[in-house]
Amino acid sequence: MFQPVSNQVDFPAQERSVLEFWTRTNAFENLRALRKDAPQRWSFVDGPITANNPMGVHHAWGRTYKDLWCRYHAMKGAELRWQQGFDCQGLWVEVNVEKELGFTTKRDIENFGMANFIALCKQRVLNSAAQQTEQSVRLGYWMDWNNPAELRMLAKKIVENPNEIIELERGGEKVRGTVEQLVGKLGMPELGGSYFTFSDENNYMIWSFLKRCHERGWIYRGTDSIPWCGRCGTGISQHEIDTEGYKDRDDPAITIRFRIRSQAADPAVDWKSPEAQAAFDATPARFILAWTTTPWTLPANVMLAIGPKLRYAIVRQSHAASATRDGESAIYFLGAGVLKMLRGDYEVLGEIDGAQMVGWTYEGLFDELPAWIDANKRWADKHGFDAERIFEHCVIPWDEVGEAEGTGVVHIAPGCGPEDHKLGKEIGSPMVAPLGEDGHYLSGFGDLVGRHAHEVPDAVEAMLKQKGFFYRRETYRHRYAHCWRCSTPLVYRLVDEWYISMDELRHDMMRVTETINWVPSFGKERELDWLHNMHDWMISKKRYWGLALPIWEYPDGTFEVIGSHEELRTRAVEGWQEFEGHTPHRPWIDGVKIKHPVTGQIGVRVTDVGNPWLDAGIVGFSTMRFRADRAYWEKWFPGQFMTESFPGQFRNWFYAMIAMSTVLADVRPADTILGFATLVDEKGEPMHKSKGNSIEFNEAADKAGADAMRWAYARQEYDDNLRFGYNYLGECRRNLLIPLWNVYSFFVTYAVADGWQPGADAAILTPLDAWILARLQQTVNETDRALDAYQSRPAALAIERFVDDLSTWYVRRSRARFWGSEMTADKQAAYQTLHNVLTILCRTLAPFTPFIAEVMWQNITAGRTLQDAATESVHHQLFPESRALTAAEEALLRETEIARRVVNLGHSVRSQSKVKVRQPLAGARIVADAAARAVILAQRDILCDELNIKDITFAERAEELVSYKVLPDLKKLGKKLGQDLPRVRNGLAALDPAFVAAEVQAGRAITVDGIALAADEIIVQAQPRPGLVVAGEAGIVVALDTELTEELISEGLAREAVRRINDARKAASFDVSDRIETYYHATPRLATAIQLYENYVKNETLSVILQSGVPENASTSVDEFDGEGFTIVLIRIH
RNA sequence: GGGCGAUUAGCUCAGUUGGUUAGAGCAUCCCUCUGAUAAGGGGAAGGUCUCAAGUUCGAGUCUUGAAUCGCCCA
Repeated sequence: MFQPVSNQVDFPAQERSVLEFWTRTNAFENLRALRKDAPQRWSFVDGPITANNPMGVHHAWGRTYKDLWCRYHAMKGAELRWQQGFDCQGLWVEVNVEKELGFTTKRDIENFGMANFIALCKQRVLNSAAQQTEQSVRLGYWMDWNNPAELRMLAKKIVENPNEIIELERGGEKVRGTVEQLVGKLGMPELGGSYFTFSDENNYMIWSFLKRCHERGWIYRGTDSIPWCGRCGTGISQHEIDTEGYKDRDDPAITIRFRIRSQAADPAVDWKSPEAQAAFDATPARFILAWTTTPWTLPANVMLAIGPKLRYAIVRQSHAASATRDGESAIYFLGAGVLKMLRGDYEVLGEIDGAQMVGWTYEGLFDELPAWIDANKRWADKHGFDAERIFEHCVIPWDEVGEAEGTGVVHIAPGCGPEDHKLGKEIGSPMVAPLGEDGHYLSGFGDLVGRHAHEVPDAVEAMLKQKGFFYRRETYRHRYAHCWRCSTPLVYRLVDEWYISMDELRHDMMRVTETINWVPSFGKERELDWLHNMHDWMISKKRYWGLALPIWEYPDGTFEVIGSHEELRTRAVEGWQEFEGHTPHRPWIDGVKIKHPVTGQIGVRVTDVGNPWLDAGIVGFSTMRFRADRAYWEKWFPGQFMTESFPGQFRNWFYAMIAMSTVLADVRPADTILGFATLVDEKGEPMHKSKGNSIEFNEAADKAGADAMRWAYARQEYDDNLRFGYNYLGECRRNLLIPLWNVYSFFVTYAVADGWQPGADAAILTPLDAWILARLQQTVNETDRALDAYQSRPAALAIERFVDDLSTWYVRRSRARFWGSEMTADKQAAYQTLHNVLTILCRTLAPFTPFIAEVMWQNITAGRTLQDAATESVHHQLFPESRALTAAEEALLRETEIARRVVNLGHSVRSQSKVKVRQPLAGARIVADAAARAVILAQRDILCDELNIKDITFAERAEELVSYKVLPDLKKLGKKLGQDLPRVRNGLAALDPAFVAAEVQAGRAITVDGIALAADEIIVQAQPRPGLVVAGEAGIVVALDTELTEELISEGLAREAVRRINDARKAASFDVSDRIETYYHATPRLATAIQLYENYVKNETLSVILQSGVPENASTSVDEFDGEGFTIVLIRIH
C-alpha cells in the first residue's frame, strides 16, 4: 500500500530526509557493491576543486555534471571509481593563511617559521575539504567521501602535534602512522576517500614526470623578464594571467625628451623648405620624444626603438613644453602620425624615415646612477671589453613599434619587460634590473631605493624635470595585469625560473588533443590555439607551500632532477634523517643534499616550489596507481570523461592533464572533455561577495533545494553564461518539480483511496494510455541518446516536455477515470499506466534530480517512506532501455498532436466569442483533410468533453468556413522566373482564389500573364472566413456553434452551480469523499436549471439531499453569477 | 594590435540552402479552467531584426564598411 502524499511539499526539507535515508541504508556503498567487477567500466577523471574556501554555486554547476554522468553510467550497469579530489597546494592557500595571520610580506612567513606556516596551510585545506564534502553531499553528489569529522580531527592535530601517532580505521583494518604521514596518504588505496593533491604519491609522481622531462632535455633554468607580484614575491606564469588577471587601471603616462648626442652625418631629410633646414641647423637642442605608462622603468632605460618603416616628423617648438628651460627652442623627433602628442604650438620642419635614425645615440636619463655603472661593468666583463667602456644609449629598429599610442618611439628597458628583454639580448646590451622580490627598488637607484615601483612616478617626474628631460604627463587608463590571487598590480622582473621546454612537446600534445572529443566542439580549436601559441611552461614559484621541485643544483651550475623518494634516499648524503617520515614539503626537504657521482660536488635543492597545475595535472597517474599497480591504471586510464568550466582551463587543468598524459603515456587523459561557460547573476554580472550579488551554496540549497539547482544546471546551454538566481530556480521548480509532484500526489491519493496495488492483472489500455507510454518511450530514447553524447540540455528539455504532456494532457484527460468507487477495467488500466509511467520516469530522472526521484520511487514501487529500512534505492536500478518506436506508436503520437491542436483551436474560438467553457454548446464544425478527420472522429469523445460540446461535424464544403488565398511558391518560382516574378505574383493575386484553388486541387496548371504555373508551384492557404468566429492552423479550421438554447443555458447554469457548491466544499475543508446535504436559495432561472439537472448536481457534489430553502441560523455562502443569485448551505454528514 | 563570435520583443534566446504574416520562454495585463496542481488553457500588448551601403525579383539570413559588446591571443 502506498504512503499518503500531500500535494504541498517542502522540497529542501524532503531532500534532507533523503540524505538521511541514503546514509542510514548505505545506499552509495550498496551501489558500489552491486556494480563491483561489472563487465563495463566507466572512468571519470575529476578535476580537483581548490580546497581553500566553501564551495560556491559555480562549483555546484560542474559538480552536477560530474554526478549526473556518474549516476547515469552506474545506471547503465558500469563499475566506477567514484573518486573526486581536492587541490591543496599553492599560492591561493598561502594567501588566505597569510591574511588570517595578518602577514603582508614573505619575511613575515619566515619569521613565523616555515614549518608552522606549512602546517597551517595543510590545516586550512583539510578544514575546507571537510566543508566542501558536506556541501557536495548536500548537492546529492555521490562519491567516496571522507568523513568530514575525521578531516577536521586531522586538521586540528596537524597543527597541534603532527608527530602524534594515531590510527584510522578502514573496513575493520587499522592504518597507523603519525598525523602528518596519514594526511600524506589521504586518497591512497589504504585510506580511500577523496584524493588530495598534497599527498606523498601525488608529489612523488610529479617528481617522476619531471625526471622524465629532464631525461628528454626539456627542463631548463631561464632568465627572463616575467610578470611579478611584489606582494606574493613570486613570478606569475603566463598560464595564470587569465582574463580575471586584467583590470582597468589609471597610470601616469609620461612623455620624455631624450637629448640626442649624435646623429647620422648626413641623414636624408625631406625638408619643408630651405628656411626650415636653416632653422634646424640653428637649433642645437635636439630630442627624441618617447612615451611610457610605466615610469618606474625609466631608470632602467637602455635604448630607444623606432619603427624602421615609419616616418618621423622633425618639429620645432620655441616655447617650452619643457618645464625647466622656459623659452628655449628645441627640435623634437616623433612619429609623423602622432603630432597630437605635442603640447602647444609647433612648426614641422621636415620628415625622415625611421630607418635613417637607427644608430643615433642619446644622453642616458640617469647615467650617473650606480646601477647603470654596475650594469656597464657586467656588460663589459661579459663581452671582454675594457672595464671603462660604456655602452652608448642608441636608437634601434623594431618592427613592432606603431603609432596607435605614444610617440612612435618606444623606450626599451631590457630588465623590465619581456619584449625589451628579448631586444636587449639580441643587441647584447647591458641589462638594468631595478626591482627586488618585493617589487621595491634595489640599491643603486639613488632616491628611489627601497620604494615600490608603483609609488615612484612623482619622484621620477621630478628627477626628469630637474635634468630637463621631462616633456609632459597625463593620466592613461588601460588594462593592466594584476595578481590573480591578491589583485596587486604586477611589475616585470628579470629573474631565474625553471621551465619545461615546449619545442618538442608542443606537437605531441597537439596530436593528442586532436583525438579528444571536445564538447562543445570549439574546445578543440581553443586548446590547439593555446598549444600553438604557448611559451615554455614556467613551473617554479619562489614560495613555500607546494610541490618541492625535485631539482638539485651543484656549485658549478649543473643540476639534477630526482625522480622518486627512493632515489633521493639512495642519493642523499646529508639531511635524510631529519627529512624521513615527513611529507615531501618545505622546510624538511630543503635540508637533503646529494653528491654528484662524478665530480663529487654537493648538490642543494633549489628552494622553489612547483606550479600548482602540475599537482592537478598528475592526478590521472597518481590517483590511479600508475607506479604501484599498472594493471589497475590500465583499467581506468584514459578516462571516458572529464569536465570543468572553460575559462582558464585550456591553459591550466586541461593543458596540464594533456601535457602529463602525453609525456608519461602518449595518450589522451580522457575520451571526452566537456567545458562550460561562467556563472553570473541574473542580470549577467559576475558574482562577487563585495558587490553583494553572490549567492552562497548553502543558502541556495536551503531555499530552492538541490534538485532545482541541479535542474538549472542540467538544462543550461554549455556555451552560454548561466544567469543564476532565485527567479530562474523558481522557474525550474515550476517547470519540472511541481507538475511532477502533482501528478505523483494525484496518483497516490487515488490509489490509496481505491486500495489499488501494482501487479494486478494486465488491463486493456485505452489509446490515451498507449499514447503516454509511447511518449515516455520517446522521452527515454531522447534522454538516453543525449546523455550518451554528453548533452544534458536536450535530455532535460525532453523530460520537461514529457512531464508537461503527462500533467496537462494525460492526467487531465484521465481524471474522471479515477473517480467513482468501483474498480472498473478502465480504471485499472489508468492506474496501471500511470504507475508504470511514474516508475520509469523516476529511473530516467534519477541522475538529474536524485532526491525527488528517490522519494517517489520508494513509495510507488514499495509503498515505503524514507523512514523505512529499505535497502533498495532508485539509484541501484538500471536506466530505462531505449528502443525504436513502433509504427503504431509513431502514428499515435501524430494523432494526439492533431487532437490537441483541435482543442487549442476550440478554446481559442470560445475565448474570442466570450463563451466560457462551462457553458455547453451544441457543436463544432471542422474543416480538415481526410487523415485529420479520421483522427478527430477517433478522439471525438475526448474532444467533446474537453470543449464541452455535444457533437462534432465536418463542413462538407470547406468554403463554408474558409476562404482561400493563393500564393506563388517563391522557393520554386524565384529561380525559374527571376525578374518576371513580381508580374506573375500580381497576376496571380488578381485571379479568383476559389477558382485557382479548385484548379490546383485538381492538379491542373494555371496560366498567368502567358506563363504557365504547375499546380505544385502554387500554394493554397485556407484561412477563416472574415466575420466568422473560427480559428485555423495548419490546415484545420474549427468553428463553434455559439447559439444558446434555453436547454443549453440551463445545463450551463447547473454546471456553474456544481462548481460553486464544490468551491464551498473546498472552502469548508470537506474531504473529497464526504457526503453532504445541500440547501439553497436560487433565482428562478437557476432554480429551474438545478431542478432539471438534479441528479447531475447531486452526483457531482456528493449531495445526498439537494433541497431548496435554507435552514434558519445556518451559515450561508452567497454568490452571484450570470445575473443569477445563489445562496447555499452545506452540511457534512458524519 | 591580431583572430573568433555576437548584436532579433522589457529580459533570456530560437530563426534551417535568401522566400510570402520574424517565433519561444520569462515578466506584464485581460479572460478562463480546476476536488491533483504552488499548476493548466486562451488572448492582448510588446520589433526600424545595431547602423549604413551593396548583391538580388526578394535580405533577419549573403557581401562590404561602421558602432557596441564578449571571448581568445599578442
